[in-house]
Amino acid sequence: MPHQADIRQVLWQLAFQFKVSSKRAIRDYDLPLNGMHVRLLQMIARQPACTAQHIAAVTGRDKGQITRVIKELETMDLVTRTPNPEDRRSQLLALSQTGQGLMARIQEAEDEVTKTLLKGIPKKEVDAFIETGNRMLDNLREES
Amino acid sequence: MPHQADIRQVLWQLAFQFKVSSKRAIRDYDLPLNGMHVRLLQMIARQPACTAQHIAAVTGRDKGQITRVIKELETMDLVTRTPNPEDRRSQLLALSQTGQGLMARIQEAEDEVTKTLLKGIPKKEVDAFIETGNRMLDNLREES
DNA sequence: TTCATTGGTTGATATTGTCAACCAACAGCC
DNA sequence: GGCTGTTGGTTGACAATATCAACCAATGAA
Repeated sequence: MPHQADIRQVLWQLAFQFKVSSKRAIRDYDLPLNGMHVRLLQMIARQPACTAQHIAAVTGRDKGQITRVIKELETMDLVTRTPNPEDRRSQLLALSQTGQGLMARIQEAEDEVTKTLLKGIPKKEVDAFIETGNRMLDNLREES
Repeated sequence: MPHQADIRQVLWQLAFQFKVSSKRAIRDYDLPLNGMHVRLLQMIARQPACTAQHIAAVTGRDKGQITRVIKELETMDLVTRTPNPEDRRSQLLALSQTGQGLMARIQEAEDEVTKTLLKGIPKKEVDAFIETGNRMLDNLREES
């Protein structure tokens, strides 16, 4: 596969290939989850007092979609919902016992992908990449 | 929105935000197309003797999906299929007259997004970003 | 000539994304 | 206290995208 000169191609391809790799990793670990499940679990694991609203804001996804995925995670007993003392409209999300165990294995799988992704690329270069990427994100978000 | 330190987050977000922006641009230009349509049109425009196989290989998408989108593009009279003299199984894809006209407008829309994306980022940095991105892609593809 | 491979098509189904209506709780305001 | 606009979340309907497998005809190599 030749190298792409076009920033668009690079972006599309990176996201796509990365998704494919992650998906495969998840499946290799025999986890009964799809991509969205994984992403939300990660966010919930990271954020202490996580609400659906927070997830929607950070990911930019539709809140309806968020609601549905969370519901699935709940019926799978991976996350728990407790009423938010600060605001009776919302609920705080957290990983259940099972969820935490699963999360550890997900991390493993994803770390492996990340390791593959970054193989042979000096840390300095990776940092620069992330920095530039963040600036692009700022540009895109500003516009809206 | 705070800057992400995690390469995964950056990748996801970039791809997502970029997609959102492109979609909006397409719609602002009143083009009756969805994302896949646009991507395939671009590929066909770029590749002189383009076949479905070629598109599937480059994008990594399922060939069934490719077939379907092409069929739609054909019924919209945007692309033409002519038998491939080299191989009677396959067909060469090309933009129709209408397709070419549309393509010009798509380019405009997408160029605008790219411009927004890269605003204020020195060319040198963009080049480095692309280069690093390509290396990551090589890493991911090698693995499979 | 066989036979495995390749380019493409089709069907079925899962996943992800989008849009809009809706409800209850909130927050500011008079 | 009552309004009113906003916010967190839910739901329905539907479009777009992805995945998997079976299948066919042409190809190419043995």
